[in-house]
Amino acid sequence: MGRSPCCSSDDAILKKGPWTPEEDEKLLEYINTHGHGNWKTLPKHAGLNRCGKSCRLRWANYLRPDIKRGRFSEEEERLIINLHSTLGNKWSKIATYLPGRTDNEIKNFWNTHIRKKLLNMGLDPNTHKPRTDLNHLLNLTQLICAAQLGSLMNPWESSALKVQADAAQLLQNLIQTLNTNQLSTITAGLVGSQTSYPYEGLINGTSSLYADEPAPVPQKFHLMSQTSSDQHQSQGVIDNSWASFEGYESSDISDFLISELVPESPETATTSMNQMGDDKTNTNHGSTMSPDSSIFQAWEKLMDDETDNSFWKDILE
DNA sequence: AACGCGGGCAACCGCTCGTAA
DNA sequence: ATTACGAGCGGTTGCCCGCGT
Repeated sequence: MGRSPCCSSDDAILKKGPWTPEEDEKLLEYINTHGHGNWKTLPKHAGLNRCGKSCRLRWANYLRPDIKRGRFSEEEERLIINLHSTLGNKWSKIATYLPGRTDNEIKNFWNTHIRKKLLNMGLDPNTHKPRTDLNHLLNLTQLICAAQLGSLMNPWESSALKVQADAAQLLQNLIQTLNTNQLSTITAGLVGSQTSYPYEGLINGTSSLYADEPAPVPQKFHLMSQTSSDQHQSQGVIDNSWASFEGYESSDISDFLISELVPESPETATTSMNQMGDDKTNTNHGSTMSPDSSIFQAWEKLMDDETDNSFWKDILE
């Protein structure tokens, strides 16, 4: 259905662009006195030459008294990554778990900081899975060529080692993804349907970020209610109903999300990744080893020789 | 000092959703 | 069932500022 833009007919008259302190003051004064009421009629009553939508955004993203300014804490960052892995780009929903932060602010933070961070880790920021797209493979071949060239030209130069490390990271993700089915079968047999540790799916590429089933919820949490529209909307992701956990403050939910979905610290993540590496190695040593795995093993061995654990730490940091 | 470039952020645009008539 | 409208959401744009050359 939709509707025409709210201010289209008055575009020539209504002001756009950055807000002046005077306009801010008028809007604040009006809302403090009368409440915002109807946004469409608000600008007229408040003496502002803006469209109602512009006023609403200004209020919601900047003037609201409960807005928290300043840098995002590590805690907030981790929470955002968690929530994004579950909710996707539902910035407003994510914002409900971060008091004082606006959806716009979180969205900007994601696009400017976290997204790059995940990309640097070789993870697709949309799916939170290791990247395996063609461009990624192209990067891999380029990196391998660069690494070989670098080694030939100057084997001890740090940039050459860095390129090799990047190639190893890409290859590692690829291997993990290729091994996904194998691992899933094995872990399913060992631990049933439960994930053995929180970030496993993210690390090995089996993460069900947009899968049919939501992340497992501890028994102590139970939903107060779930409307039919929620059910329709959620389609397997956690929705606003999370806000209605009985007897738990939002911080409790945050704690749960953090403890359930991510390691407590990058160091833990490093450990997890190493564990995955061990698992994979064990898997490869098993009877299911594919003929191609020797190539991967050779690569991994090469990288083991070239880099130590600090490599993973660097990537994660 | 001047310039170009890239990052960060506020604001806008166009669409969907929910609801009332 | 359809339509119109307000509200809200997510994606995109454009400006500002800091940094490197």
